[in-house]
Amino acid sequence: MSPRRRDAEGTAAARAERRAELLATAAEVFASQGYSATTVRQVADAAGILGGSLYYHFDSKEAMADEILSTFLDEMWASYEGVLGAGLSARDTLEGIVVESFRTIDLHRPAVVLYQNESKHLATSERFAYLRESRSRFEEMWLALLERGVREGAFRADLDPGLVYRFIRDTVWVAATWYKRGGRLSADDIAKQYLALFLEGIEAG
Amino acid sequence: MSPRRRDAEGTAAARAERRAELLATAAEVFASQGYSATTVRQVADAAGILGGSLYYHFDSKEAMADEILSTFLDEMWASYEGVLGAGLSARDTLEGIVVESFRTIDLHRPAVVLYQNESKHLATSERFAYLRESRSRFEEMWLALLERGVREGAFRADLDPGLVYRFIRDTVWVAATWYKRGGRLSADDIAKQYLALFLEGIEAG
Amino acid sequence: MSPRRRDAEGTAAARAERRAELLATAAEVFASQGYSATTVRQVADAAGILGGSLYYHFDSKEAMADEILSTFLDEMWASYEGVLGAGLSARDTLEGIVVESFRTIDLHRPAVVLYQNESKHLATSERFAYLRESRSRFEEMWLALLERGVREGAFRADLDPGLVYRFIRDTVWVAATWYKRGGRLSADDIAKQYLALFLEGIEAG
Amino acid sequence: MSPRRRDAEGTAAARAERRAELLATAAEVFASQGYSATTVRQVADAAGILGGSLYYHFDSKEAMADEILSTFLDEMWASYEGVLGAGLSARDTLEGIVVESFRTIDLHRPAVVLYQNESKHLATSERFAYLRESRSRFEEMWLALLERGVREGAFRADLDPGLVYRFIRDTVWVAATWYKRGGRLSADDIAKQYLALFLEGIEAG
DNA sequence: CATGAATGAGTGTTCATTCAT
DNA sequence: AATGAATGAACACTCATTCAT
Repeated sequence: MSPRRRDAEGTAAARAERRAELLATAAEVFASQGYSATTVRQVADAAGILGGSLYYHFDSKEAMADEILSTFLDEMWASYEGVLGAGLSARDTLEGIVVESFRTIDLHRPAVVLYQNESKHLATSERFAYLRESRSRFEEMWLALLERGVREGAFRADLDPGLVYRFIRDTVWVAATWYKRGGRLSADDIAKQYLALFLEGIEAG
Repeated sequence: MSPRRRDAEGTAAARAERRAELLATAAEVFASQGYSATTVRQVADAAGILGGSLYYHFDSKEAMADEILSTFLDEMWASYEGVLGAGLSARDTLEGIVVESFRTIDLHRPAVVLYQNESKHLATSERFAYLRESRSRFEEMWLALLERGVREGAFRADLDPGLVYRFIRDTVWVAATWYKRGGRLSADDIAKQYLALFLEGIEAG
Repeated sequence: MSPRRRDAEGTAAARAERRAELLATAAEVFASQGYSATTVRQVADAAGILGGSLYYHFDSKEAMADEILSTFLDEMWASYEGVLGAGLSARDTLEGIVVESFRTIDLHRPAVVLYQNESKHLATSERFAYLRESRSRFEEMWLALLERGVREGAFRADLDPGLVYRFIRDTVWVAATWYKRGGRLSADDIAKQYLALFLEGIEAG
Repeated sequence: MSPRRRDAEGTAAARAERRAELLATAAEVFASQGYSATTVRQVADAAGILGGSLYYHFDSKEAMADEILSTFLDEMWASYEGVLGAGLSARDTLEGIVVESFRTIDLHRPAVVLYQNESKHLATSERFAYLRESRSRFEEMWLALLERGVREGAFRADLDPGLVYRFIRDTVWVAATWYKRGGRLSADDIAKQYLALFLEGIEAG
């Protein structure tokens, strides 16, 4: 590898790294203050640069949200593929999806919060059409899984599938709001307890 | 009752009614677009008046959010008092609280969504100190209830109480995001199914 | 005089009285807060009515200022005529004008303050052309008086007449800013001391 | 001096200069139209930039007034210190103070006019507490000076000191209203004539 | 890469004014 | 005479964005 080539890669890599850094900062601020309530200057302040300087890296505030959300969704779906393609039972698939969801929260907490709070609003714009697609894909996945579980005799048949879907979806993702890395409970701990709740409920016996 | 008195009551009532109308409209818009992303003009448009005219009725945009949230919280706590003061078992109390929560969502859906999305942000302002108070009162109520349920042998002892609290809290209130009055499932229907989920889980028999 | 006629006069007089009351209130508020910084509502509050109600009596905020200023100027000039037409020496005329000026301040303090603070600004509007006229008439009167005094040997010839004019004009009218009826010094007391200052200065001996 | 250092000083100086330019423009507009009657846009127009751009340099319209007034008062007091600390007789001190006052008017005419017209109104705000302090310090200085002059036999004892103080204060500062740099009379010319008026009056011989 | 000054559209808010009652 | 709800233009101020340096 020639020095030239190393340099070129070095700058490209450095640039990508800087982008990632800035996006992480932006996601943090968006998550904690809300996307609309956050000014570009606040993001820049948190990154230690001036407001205008962000525009060297990104086209717009919206572009930052876009990159934050699409990155997180891509990784989430990739991790789901692994579970869905493993040929597991409905019950084990559910377990796998929930575990992966909490791992996603662990890795992308601010992005998940941003998604939770703003996706409904952002999805109306054409730029964020993939949010709508992801949402319906998500719904289809869950409904299919729940129905398969009922057919397999693993899940109760007396519950409304649409309701159960929303129940699980909301419970899992809202957890991103309060989850803190390095807290008393790890993401896997929470996943385990939530699974117990989903599957068995809180009632004794 | 003299005509004078009727007139006075009439105008006072009319004024209160107008305020309530405008607040309902504002809550709807705040809930659907987000508080920060909503302009005062959008609220006014939805109410069929001009932006500045809202300021005849309210001091500020913040004052509208304040009145929307405090009204909803007051009614919610009043309905909770009825359940908590009835001398019920932990299990029946939980049932009552969840049912009342969904009735609150039914009556104050936009306010609940506003609370869900913005309370964290708003609570930092001194004007909204009551949001912090309500939050901690809510947490204490639930933790006490869950612990009593464990002592009474009604609830499992192997779950983290803080986690179960957040689980139920989030699940119930996030439902306001998608709940629609007059839909396939009534608020009481949803409450019943959610209770089945909380108590027994989705696992078959 | 028939009862009808008395009624008509009664209402007309009552109306005029109410106008005068409201104008006095408005002048007070304009003087203390500044014309631009005063809202119509503040004037109405001070008068114990609602903002819109003022428009039954006056066409506009400007119309109030107009009436306040023109009334005061009319009375001021009427009082000056008395002095100027009395065939006095320049020295005695100066004395008379200064005394009348302080009497005007005593009777129309808020109007004088309003004039002092806003006439420059208002005079640009055609409606207030009379302010410009009054100003130049005032200047001519003073310059003529001072020149006559010099010719008569009553006043020093080594001072710039334009400067002396401004000196006296400013000193007298600015006094309206701090003058309080019923204070330690009456308007006539102040006039006397000011005349001593104008004529003899503060130097001993 | 390294180039870096020169650059840093250069930009800091350039920034300070731009601020000073903008403040001079703002003071001019405030003085000619009145602070309340002046819009931020008018100031910006006069400076050849857009309204919003002013906020890059200043926090608010009030902040501009603040900086204009405090700068002028600081310089005025500094110039007074020079006179007061020189160990002069009361008569010569008065002369020095009046001369310095007209020099201040010469250098800060718009600021003085702003002070004259708006300080009473602005001083009610806590931000402008220094206006109240300056006012009382001013009064104490003058009263002490006048009393000393009487004791030293330089000034007449038959005049009310409070009245003489207001007389001189008003006369001097109101001159800012009409003073024009480069006019027929210089600031020092006016000071000289005003001193003649204060000390000896207009009466012949 | 980043700065810093500026833009210009838009925001919450104010306020003189209108008008049906 | 006065109310009270509304108007609509204007205001101080914000902020995403641009661009010469």
